[in-house]
Amino acid sequence: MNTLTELRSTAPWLVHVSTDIVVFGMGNDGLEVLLRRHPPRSGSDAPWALPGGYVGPVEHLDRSAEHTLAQQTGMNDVYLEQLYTFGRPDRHPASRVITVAYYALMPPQRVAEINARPTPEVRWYPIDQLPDLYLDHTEIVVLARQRLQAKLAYSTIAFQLVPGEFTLSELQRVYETILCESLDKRNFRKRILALDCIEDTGNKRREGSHRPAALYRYKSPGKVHYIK
Amino acid sequence: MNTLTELRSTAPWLVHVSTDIVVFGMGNDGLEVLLRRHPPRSGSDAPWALPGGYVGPVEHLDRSAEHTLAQQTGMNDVYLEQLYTFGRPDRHPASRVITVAYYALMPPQRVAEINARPTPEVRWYPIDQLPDLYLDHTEIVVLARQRLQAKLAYSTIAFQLVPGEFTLSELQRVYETILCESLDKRNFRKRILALDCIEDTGNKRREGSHRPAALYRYKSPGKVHYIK
DNA sequence: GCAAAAGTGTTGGAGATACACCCATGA
DNA sequence: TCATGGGTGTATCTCCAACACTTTTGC
Repeated sequence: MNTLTELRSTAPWLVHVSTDIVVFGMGNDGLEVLLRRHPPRSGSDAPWALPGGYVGPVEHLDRSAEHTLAQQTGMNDVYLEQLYTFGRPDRHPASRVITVAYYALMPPQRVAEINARPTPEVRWYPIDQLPDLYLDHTEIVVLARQRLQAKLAYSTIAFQLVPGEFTLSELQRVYETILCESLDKRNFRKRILALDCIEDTGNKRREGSHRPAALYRYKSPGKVHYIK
Repeated sequence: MNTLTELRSTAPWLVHVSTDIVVFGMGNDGLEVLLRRHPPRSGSDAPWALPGGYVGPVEHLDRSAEHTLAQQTGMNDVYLEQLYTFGRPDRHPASRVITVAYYALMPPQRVAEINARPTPEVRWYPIDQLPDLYLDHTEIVVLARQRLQAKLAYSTIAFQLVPGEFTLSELQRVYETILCESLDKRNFRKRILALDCIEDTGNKRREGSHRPAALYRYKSPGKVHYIK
């Protein structure tokens, strides 16, 4: 038994634990991720990072992620799910920091809200044009994106990226954007309606010089169901 | 901004981090989980717990889980995957301990090895007859079982629970045990062979008074592939 | 020869895919 | 009237599920 092993089993070592959140939203040109300037520096001197912060002394991990999001982006009640825990011993230069990564999904009105009151410290980036990120945050984004893609196939997660009332074309765009492939309109509509988890609101959305689109509502807002 | 939030964002609080591992193996009567007596007490005075321990100061999380397993069960090179991180602030009575849970899969010869040299501190339990477990370890087992079940459907994870040379009936029993349902023999064989990830070794296993079974080998031992 | 598990094909149905035209609107 | 996206149905194919009998061995 070597010294390291000995240490591990006998001494409950103390480490810092943070949560970092990959916030996804649908922008005009595709999937976007919310980034912030990482303190203590600020402005163009600070690296871009995922929203995140240290876990408080009596705070549940999930709450930590929620609070962090609320604090740094002003948003609460978003869909949030634990992703993976990153613990390379040298991932943080100064001290041992283990981070529990989450991902969050924001509907377009929230994306717009953040865009509406822009700050130099927080902004959306298209996922394929991310700047260099703090520490291993790029790795975290990559994993989150994979997870999102996978979940699309066997859950109703996509409804978290769409407004309360949405058109089927809008929803289809979410699928196409995340899967990076175009889908057949008729088959898509059949498949979604067969899930029996949305209903026609009777309302129409009129925009542009073409036929107005029927607006649907997701039957269980905030909840994600597993399919098949 | 309340005091708690303030604390979280400004003071990098120190916490203990442990890894706990749900080790699955195929026993004679179904799926089993490896448990140990939790120190500092021992013998029948100590609660049953998952194998686990504190993460060392410069230890990668994955390594911590590996080392812990090697130390407490004598096994290394088993299939190991991160499951979920549990962080209820009151999950540990004495101090704040966040645990990164893993699950591991051991082939039958290893299950037998452990059974062969029994200790009062470590033993296998059928998953449906677990004793009361330390802290929230029961919750961890439940989640691990769900994950295993789900992965069976879209990966080649089951091959980690079978010896290097195995019969198709043996493999089928793994699927049936984990899914809790019986499968059609012909359809099962067709499906597995269609994966094109096993090959006939040419060997046969003779046991009992019936036709010997062909032995197969998994083409990429130790690796798990995703299907479809 | 009998008990016990190994091994083997075919058919029908459900669900996915491919595909093209008309509709309602604003300009 | 034209450009734009909204909306609809059918034929085919692929994959999965259901199903029963023969083979090889030990006793």
